[in-house]
Amino acid sequence: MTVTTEALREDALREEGLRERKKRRTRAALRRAALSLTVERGLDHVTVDEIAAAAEVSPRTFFNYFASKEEAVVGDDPDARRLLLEHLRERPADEPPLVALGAALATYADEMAADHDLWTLRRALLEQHPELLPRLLGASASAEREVAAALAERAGLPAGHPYPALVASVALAAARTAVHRSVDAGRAVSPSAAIVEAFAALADGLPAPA
Amino acid sequence: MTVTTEALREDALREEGLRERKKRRTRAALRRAALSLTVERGLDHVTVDEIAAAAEVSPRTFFNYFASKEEAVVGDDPDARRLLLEHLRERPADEPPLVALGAALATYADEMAADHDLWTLRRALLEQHPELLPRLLGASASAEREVAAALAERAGLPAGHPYPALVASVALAAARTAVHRSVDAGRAVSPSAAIVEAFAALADGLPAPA
DNA sequence: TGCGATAGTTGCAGTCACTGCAACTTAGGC
DNA sequence: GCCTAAGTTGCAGTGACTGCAACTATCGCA
Repeated sequence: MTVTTEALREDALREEGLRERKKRRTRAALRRAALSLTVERGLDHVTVDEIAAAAEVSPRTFFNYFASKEEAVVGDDPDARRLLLEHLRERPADEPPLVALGAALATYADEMAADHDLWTLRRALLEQHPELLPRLLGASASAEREVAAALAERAGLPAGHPYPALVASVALAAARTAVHRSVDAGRAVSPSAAIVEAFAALADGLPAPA
Repeated sequence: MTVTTEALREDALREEGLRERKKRRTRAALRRAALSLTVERGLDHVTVDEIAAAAEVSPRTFFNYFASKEEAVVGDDPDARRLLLEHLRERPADEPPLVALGAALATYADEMAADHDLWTLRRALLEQHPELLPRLLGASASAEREVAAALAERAGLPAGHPYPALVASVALAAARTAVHRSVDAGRAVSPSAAIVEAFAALADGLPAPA
């Protein structure tokens, strides 16, 4: 989550009307402007007016797209979340939950990294302003809940069962630190590789390393 | 994390000056006012002016104690964090990291629950306004980092090693959902019991439940 | 005990995030 | 081409938050 897919989706949705396309572009422009201005100056030294100006819409319009300034920079993208859930559903049904989720997250991470522009912007954001990391990769409660629900369905467990909730929160936390590690390591460790390693450790019960 | 210890500490620190004591009380009063007003009306329908009035200080003073309105309600308490780290350091050195951390968290949770006033307020907050839960129990990045550092020291690993970071983030996520579960379950499951169970599952590699 | 240094409180003025509303513009369907 | 619905914009208002400077209360020390 916390990653956009505007670019990825542009070509997949040609049959959409002009309206939809415009909205999508405006949203992407706002996000991009918010992101790059924040990289330059830090979140506190960028105003909504400036972001709106850079995206060539009125400040009022900004708030038609994002509920807050922060959301434009570090917010969740519902489309991206949907993508992750699809990956999860595509995994074979007999795979253990943790394995399926790890694989889905790794695939997802690779796809996100392929959206080059945004990926580099986000990367720069983390390098310049690491204090935003928790919010950027932060466990969105609703994402966790959706993943938990998907896991429960997969495993045929009742909706309120504590197990899928535990797996979802723990797994997303692991993915978060894996991405963090990958960013720290520069190009040495790909996000998906870091995720795979982290999930292997998880499945082993997090034994102390040699 | 995310829990105050003002009440617990009052008597432990008699030798503090008048200044310190006053500050501590003002801080507690502000927190308490913020919390109970928010329980009644929701975060958006409470103003800083009202919180300050309830705590009998000027609105300006509120911001000398908390950086934002939100922080007063769902913010982290550095004292509480220190408490958790102490518990962790008190665990025998030969215990595996996950076991030590789980035990420290369970003890800590019990202590927090013993601070009755605040505990019930927080509990009520979660019941009335569940949307605040992620922020209340949300992984504070700095807490995670501190726990990771403590684990690294315990295990004699270099500061940047990915393993302690992974364990810290995963374990805190597990503790978070455990507390969540306990709140959901009413009095049926104590927070520390939920934590113990969650950590057992973690140590087992999160196998699918029967 | 009194006094200077220091920490904490307050009011004030200002900036900016964010909201509801009503007028306007534009795309979509017929 | 025209009606309708969706989207944009400006405006006015509320309230979060900040820096500053004056004021007050505690503390440490002679």
